[in-house]
Amino acid sequence: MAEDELEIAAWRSLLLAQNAALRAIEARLAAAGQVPLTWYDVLLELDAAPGRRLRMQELAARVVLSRTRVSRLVDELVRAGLVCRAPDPDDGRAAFAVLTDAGRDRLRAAAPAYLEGIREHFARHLDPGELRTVRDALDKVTAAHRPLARIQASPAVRPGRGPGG
Amino acid sequence: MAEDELEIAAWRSLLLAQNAALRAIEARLAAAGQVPLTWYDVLLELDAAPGRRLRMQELAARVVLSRTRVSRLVDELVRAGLVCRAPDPDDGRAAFAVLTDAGRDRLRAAAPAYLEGIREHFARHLDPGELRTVRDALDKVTAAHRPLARIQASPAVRPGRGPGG
DNA sequence: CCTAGATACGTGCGTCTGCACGCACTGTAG
DNA sequence: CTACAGTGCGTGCAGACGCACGTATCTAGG
Repeated sequence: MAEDELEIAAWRSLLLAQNAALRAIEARLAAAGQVPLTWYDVLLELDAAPGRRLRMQELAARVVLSRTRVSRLVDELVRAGLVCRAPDPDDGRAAFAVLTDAGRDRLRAAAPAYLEGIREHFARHLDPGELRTVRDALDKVTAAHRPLARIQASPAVRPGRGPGG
Repeated sequence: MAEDELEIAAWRSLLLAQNAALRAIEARLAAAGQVPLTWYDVLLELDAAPGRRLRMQELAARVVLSRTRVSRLVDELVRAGLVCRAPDPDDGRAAFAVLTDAGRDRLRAAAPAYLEGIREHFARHLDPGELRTVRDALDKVTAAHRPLARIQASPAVRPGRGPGG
């Protein structure tokens, strides 16, 4: 196989595999009566953050969504009682999304189905060596698109358009 | 790193890398004044098909979109003169999407930007060994979600539900 | 103090996407 | 020929998504 074709084949495999696995995992969460994947991602990031809270911009940088979308997502989570909004005492412009106890419960409840989904529909088909190579290789790809590596203190990560359009 | 964490890390790397690379490639096509990625995929599959034509269902099975979406996408391509619809003489229900000469021209015009995009934003960061591992590993994942594998020459391909579900 | 530019949000609007549904056609049974 | 289940499409509608824009706040400079 020519070099060109290998590159294209790998890219295409990436698209197809993510698409297939993502749908399957989403379906598994739904079947288990758990929160949708987007909610899970948001709850997960909030749970991992110090104080179980994150500013909108930081939250958007961590999940694979635009800041706009995150704003609306948080609205839904607030309505569901899983998250609450809180002002930043140090910056009147900023708004925190804070994980509630109910939100943490929902997160913990969804975790098993989520992890099983990843294993069942993705990781199960790869051996540890492949997992490691996939992770390392794709991390290099991602790193190349995030010149400002450390999200930690970096102010500027602009998600741009999503794959969802 | 625990086994669990490695699996999750690989999955997350997949999501992030595809997201980043996809946006960048799409942007490159747009910057070059070429067709959007969805159009490109459709044109590419049609060009590769015998007679440069494909039934809606088969087209939807090849691109990563639902049959519904493909139907509307073909509408747009017809309006742009890149594709035309044709009835199947053997089956009154079926409809072919046929690549026009203009469509082939647009495809060829977009190809360089597309290939450079894949290389620049994805393949460039991986060595041949990694590319091969990524391709093979992810193909296994995809295959597991497509019980009726061979689209190639099998006349009785039952794509079942489209990837869009 | 006031003014100008940058930053962090939220919202109106349009696009992308797919499900549920209905229509047209096929083919099999009676 | 008629009746009925199965298949291939296209469309109404609703959800997901992000850009462009407006608002409130912060910061720098006069």
